[in-house]
Amino acid sequence: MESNDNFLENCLFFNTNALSRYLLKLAEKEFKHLKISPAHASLLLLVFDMPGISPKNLGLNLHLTPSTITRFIDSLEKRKLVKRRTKGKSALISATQKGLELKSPIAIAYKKLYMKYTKILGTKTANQLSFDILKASKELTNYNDNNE
Amino acid sequence: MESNDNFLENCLFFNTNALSRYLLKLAEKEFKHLKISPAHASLLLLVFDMPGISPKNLGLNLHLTPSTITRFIDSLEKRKLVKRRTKGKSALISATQKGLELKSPIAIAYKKLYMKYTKILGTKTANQLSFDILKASKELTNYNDNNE
DNA sequence: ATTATATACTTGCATATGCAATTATTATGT
DNA sequence: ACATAATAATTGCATATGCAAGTATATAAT
Repeated sequence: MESNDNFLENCLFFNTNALSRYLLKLAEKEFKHLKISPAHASLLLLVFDMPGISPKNLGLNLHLTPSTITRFIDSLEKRKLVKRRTKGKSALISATQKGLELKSPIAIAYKKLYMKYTKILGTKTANQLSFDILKASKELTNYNDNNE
Repeated sequence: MESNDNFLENCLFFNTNALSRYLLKLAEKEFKHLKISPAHASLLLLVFDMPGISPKNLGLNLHLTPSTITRFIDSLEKRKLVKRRTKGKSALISATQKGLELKSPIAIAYKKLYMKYTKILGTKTANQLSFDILKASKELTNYNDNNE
């Protein structure tokens, strides 16, 4: 039974949310064998790229709040995948040896995730959509930063 | 400090997630004065539209799992906004009088939310993006239904 | 009619994430 | 130099949501 309700289907918020949850499930499957969540994996990617990066900076890149970042790091540190050094009020995060071993598997998992949805949506469509969403996201964020 | 990491920024999953969280916050602000979350509000909209709708059907429309729907209804029922009737193994959900009083305020809040992001993104862009996201979401979901 | 299977809903538990308050450190104004 | 303000990280608490297992009812197969 289909609803005749096209109100929700016109809502960017609603549609984005639904897509986001779908892709999350897809991503979780792809990362499951690494025993790591996609979100933690993305933090690790940044740490690989920029050893010594601060939690604040991680949050900015991942669009996550400081408290969430703290917990991500707690969790990854407990699993000996990253380590903290404190320098004054800041912290410096870098990967451990064990963490570094995940570098390539994570890249592969992301690639496979990419393949999965591009196979369904088509490469061009998927790339365009990703780009458009990024653009919107940036515009909204910038507007916010400048107006409140 | 900007990261030179364009890997994440190319990831549809990552970008969608970020946009989704941004819009969620925006939506929460718009619904806060009604003391209701955007997700609960969307369930109510469906119930207004289709009194007696089943939880299963609500889940299909909202792209949420049965357990989540159960809890939404629990919560709204506790606040006397909806009521359950059970008929065999099914449940029939409808709005109470008190719930119906929210019909118009919720519609207004959605409208204001729409205005907020269209003001930033432009009406045309926002509508197009919403449409594209819905389309992708449907394609992915359909593919899933047919292939596993 | 009885058993087996499928369906609808619910519940227990786990994870993700944010906000507001707190703590620790650094920067600024006088 | 000291008090005040700003910044970075953390912690307590709350909400959202899913998965897997459980319960109740309906349907199908013998």
